[in-house]
Amino acid sequence: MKCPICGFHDSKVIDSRPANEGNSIKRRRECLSCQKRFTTFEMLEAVQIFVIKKDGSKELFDRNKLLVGLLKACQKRPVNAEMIVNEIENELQNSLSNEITTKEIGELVMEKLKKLDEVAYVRFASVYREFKDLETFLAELKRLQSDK
Amino acid sequence: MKCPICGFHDSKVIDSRPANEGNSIKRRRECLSCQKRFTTFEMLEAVQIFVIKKDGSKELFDRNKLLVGLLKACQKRPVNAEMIVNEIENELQNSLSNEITTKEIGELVMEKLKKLDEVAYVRFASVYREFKDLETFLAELKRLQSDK
DNA sequence: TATTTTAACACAATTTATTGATTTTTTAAC
DNA sequence: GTTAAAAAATCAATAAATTGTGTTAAAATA
Repeated sequence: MKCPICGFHDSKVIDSRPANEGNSIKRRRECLSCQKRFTTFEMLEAVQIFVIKKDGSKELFDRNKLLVGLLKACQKRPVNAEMIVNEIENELQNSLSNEITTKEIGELVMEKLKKLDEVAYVRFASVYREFKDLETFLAELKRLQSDK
Repeated sequence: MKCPICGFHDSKVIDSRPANEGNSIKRRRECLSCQKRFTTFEMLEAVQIFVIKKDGSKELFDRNKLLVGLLKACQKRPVNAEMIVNEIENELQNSLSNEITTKEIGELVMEKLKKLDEVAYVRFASVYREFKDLETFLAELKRLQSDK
């Protein structure tokens, strides 16, 4: 594998460990020319997932976009946004279809958030469900309470 | 490496080839339990790059977002948008800083597009530089002509 | 700042991956 | 539907990666 520092065409593995619960392999490599070291990950081939937006337009699924949204909802909350995104990405990769609507993604996130942290859940829901007014917002909060 | 189909904890490599001009390695694997096959990629550890927007806010760099913009500019043009995005992503990964402004990204893209295809260049520039009026647009076109 | 967690480094014994050449199948384009 | 191009499969000879154990250094956390 090519060296990212000097561009030499070959490098050797000096260490290799399973990562992400065995879903990928982390390798430490050394350039055969400049001896510089770098890290690589071997992971499942990524399937391109298309997200269908409300207006019907298609976009490539973007884990970063989702992550940024989640990070906002999880600010100062004991929730690992990265982990949730990983889970969702995995689910998408493993699903039969390569398409999903923004609505469905939102539901997936909320399902997970609800179990982990109610505050983050409500924050996220308020954006994703586009609560039009205070009533719907309160209704959701009440629903949460009665669920308990 | 774990099988994505049955979840068994180990698999073996049955084929392995360089990909992306040597920047990654593509492997064909077979599950030791269910014998199903799947493809993996070994690639450089991705560094999170932050993009600083005009209003000062930070976002994670998103190659897909850039790709979508470029694809529009390159419609029906003999330019490989994917390749440009790859180049830029590589440059970002290799740069010392892990931050870049949207303006700088735009400049990078334009620099590359200019060399490859003028039509795509102008299309992209018109969006990225936010030409306020026809004059600036024409000025840019003239500058292009005189450059030749 | 003390402590804990995580990542990097080293090394040796074992096992598995790599690479070139060629064929076949699948997918995409016309 | 035919064809061209890309991806997958196969095989054999060679060389390289993996994995356990242990140490050290650097970040993250309390």
